[in-house]
Amino acid sequence: MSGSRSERKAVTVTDIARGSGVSRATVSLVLRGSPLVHADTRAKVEAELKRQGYVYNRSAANLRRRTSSSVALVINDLSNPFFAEFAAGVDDVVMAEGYVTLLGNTGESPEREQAVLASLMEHQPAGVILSPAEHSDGERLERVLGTQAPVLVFNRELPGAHWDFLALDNRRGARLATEHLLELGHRRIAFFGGHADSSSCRERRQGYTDALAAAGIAPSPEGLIETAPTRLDAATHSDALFADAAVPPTAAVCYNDTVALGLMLGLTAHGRRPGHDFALTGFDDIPEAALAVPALTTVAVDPRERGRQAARLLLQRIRQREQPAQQTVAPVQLLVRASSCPPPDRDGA
Amino acid sequence: MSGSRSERKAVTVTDIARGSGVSRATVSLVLRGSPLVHADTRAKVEAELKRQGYVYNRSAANLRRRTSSSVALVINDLSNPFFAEFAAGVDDVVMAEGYVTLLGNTGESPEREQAVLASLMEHQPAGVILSPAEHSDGERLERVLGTQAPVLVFNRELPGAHWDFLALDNRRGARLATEHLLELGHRRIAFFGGHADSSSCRERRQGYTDALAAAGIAPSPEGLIETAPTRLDAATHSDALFADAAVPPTAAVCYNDTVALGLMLGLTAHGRRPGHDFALTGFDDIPEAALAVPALTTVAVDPRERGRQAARLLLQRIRQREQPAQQTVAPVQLLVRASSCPPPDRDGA
DNA sequence: CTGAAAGCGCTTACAG
DNA sequence: CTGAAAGCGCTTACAG
Repeated sequence: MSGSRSERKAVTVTDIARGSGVSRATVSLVLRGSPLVHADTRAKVEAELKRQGYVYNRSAANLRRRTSSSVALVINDLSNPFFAEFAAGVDDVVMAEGYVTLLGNTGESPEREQAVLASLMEHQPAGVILSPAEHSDGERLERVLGTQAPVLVFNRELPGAHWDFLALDNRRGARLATEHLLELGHRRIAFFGGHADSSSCRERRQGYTDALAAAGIAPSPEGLIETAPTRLDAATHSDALFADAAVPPTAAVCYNDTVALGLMLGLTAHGRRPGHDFALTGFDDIPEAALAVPALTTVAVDPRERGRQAARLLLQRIRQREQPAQQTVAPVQLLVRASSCPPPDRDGA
Repeated sequence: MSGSRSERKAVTVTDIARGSGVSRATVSLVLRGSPLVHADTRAKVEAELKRQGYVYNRSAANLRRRTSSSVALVINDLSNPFFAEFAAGVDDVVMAEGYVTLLGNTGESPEREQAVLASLMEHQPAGVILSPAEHSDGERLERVLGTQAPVLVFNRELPGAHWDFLALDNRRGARLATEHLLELGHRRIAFFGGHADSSSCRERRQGYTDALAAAGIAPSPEGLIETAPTRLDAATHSDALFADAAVPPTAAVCYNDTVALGLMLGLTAHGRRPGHDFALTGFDDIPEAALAVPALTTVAVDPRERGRQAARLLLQRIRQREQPAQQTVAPVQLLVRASSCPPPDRDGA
């Protein structure tokens, strides 16, 4: 449990009322900037406020008014720069709108997620932004989240949940990347990395398949290579691309930037030069993408702006309830850089 | 401002009392796990709690008990992985101890810092963990922070402040790195990167100078090269190391990993091979350090563990006030990897 | 072991 | 324009 007692008693509206010779009600009106109070009275009270170093107790006000001035933000992995940026974006607008962010990090554990949410809900947030852990249980989430506060889910769809959802346009992003490689002349293009059981991976693979199909190319099963979404695992699996020596791919659409950077390392270690002998694209536009050598062609999703967008959507929902839940798709943008080169010989065969 | 009204009225202890035929006091005792209530009564009440989907209103309890169950965490740059890890560590133990984290990100702006703290303090945190923005004004911080909640400052010392302070052992870390290069046989070692007006840079330079002095080497002014603490700026300034062609250094202690990775890029672009022709070390052990080619020798500071440590120190201070403020120095550890090679020829001259 | 009453710091009709 | 009174959801002596 928790609970810490503070010793020096805080100064309250009662102290200010006494000190400036008015009633507590008048002090309250001054605090809330009401036009009802006389300028002289206001000045007197404000001087006393400053003199005693008054600090507003917003929790007490929230209790009385039956309002809330906090937003709960529950993140699956704060140590991932993508989600850290997202959190920064959320905090930006939450703070700007006069709310405060209650943070919870779940570290991809559904159990921690449950515990964190239970704890946060006791603080009566006005709304919840949830970037779910992998394998979250939608049923249990509904139970712990209740119906008091509106919820916005980010990034990972929750099966069966009826909350607002902000999604990245994974399918479109992967399609753009694949089309770009096709335009450069590539014909044998792999999809590299990620776990097929993650919805974002499935969606990106779908976009990749869409683009190939539109170009009249049948994707080969060997062209789909699974890895953990980490640099190390991607580096380790890079040779899987060339397992079938007869028709090796000349390019790869990678699940994300981390995987793409790992693949670059793996290629280099095997004497291949990414951006010269082999073309590849990433997804996310993490800061390192632009600084890699060669710089990584990727799909930008602007996580900080996604955070701002999520917070705006939630605050809007807080203000007007009872709308049907919405699915919002965030824009993506292809950034062409040096890692996506043309194929070695023009026919790519 | 803020404030959002919730429509469906929440279920309260009164509802539970009515529903289970006991008084509100008894419900409260059940909620707080008191041994005073009879097992049958407890069971009856708990069933009703579950039936009505009661959620505890901790704000109301805190108001009545004059306690707090939140900790304010104010971070200078959440998009920096180092601080994101730190935040994750703080949240870990804060949550485990039954508190909740109130997050504020200042983006290195002292003005935002001031506003963020003012807003957070209105929510009556039990304590504050502050990683100050550059050029924070200690006086103004004292005013907005007040004396109600204990404060722990992380990473950047605040001139004149009398709060607890958790510091990285910058001086020792840089000394270890420099000694390591000396042992490899280097004699002309530069200190590369960082701004001399930042206290962490000054401390690291001091450790570097200490080690050189102990080896009987006078550091040359040309061996101190300033850059912004970014990869790009470091890459751009890499040729400054070789400006004095007569006695170029054979190694560099870098301000941090980001700068070291930038320097590697710059060296490579100029035909030098880090880890073969030139030795270098970083500071921080960010995730990329181990994955760089060559892997980067660096000083590990374990930001997540620092976050846990900061939270533990603060909670301890919350429990017992009126101790004199303490300065705690976090351990550092040298991790030797491939980037620190011996000098090209053994005398290094 | 249980209940009636007071109170945490604030706000809000309601009188004046 | 200002004040007295009630109440937000909880807890805590104090009786019984």
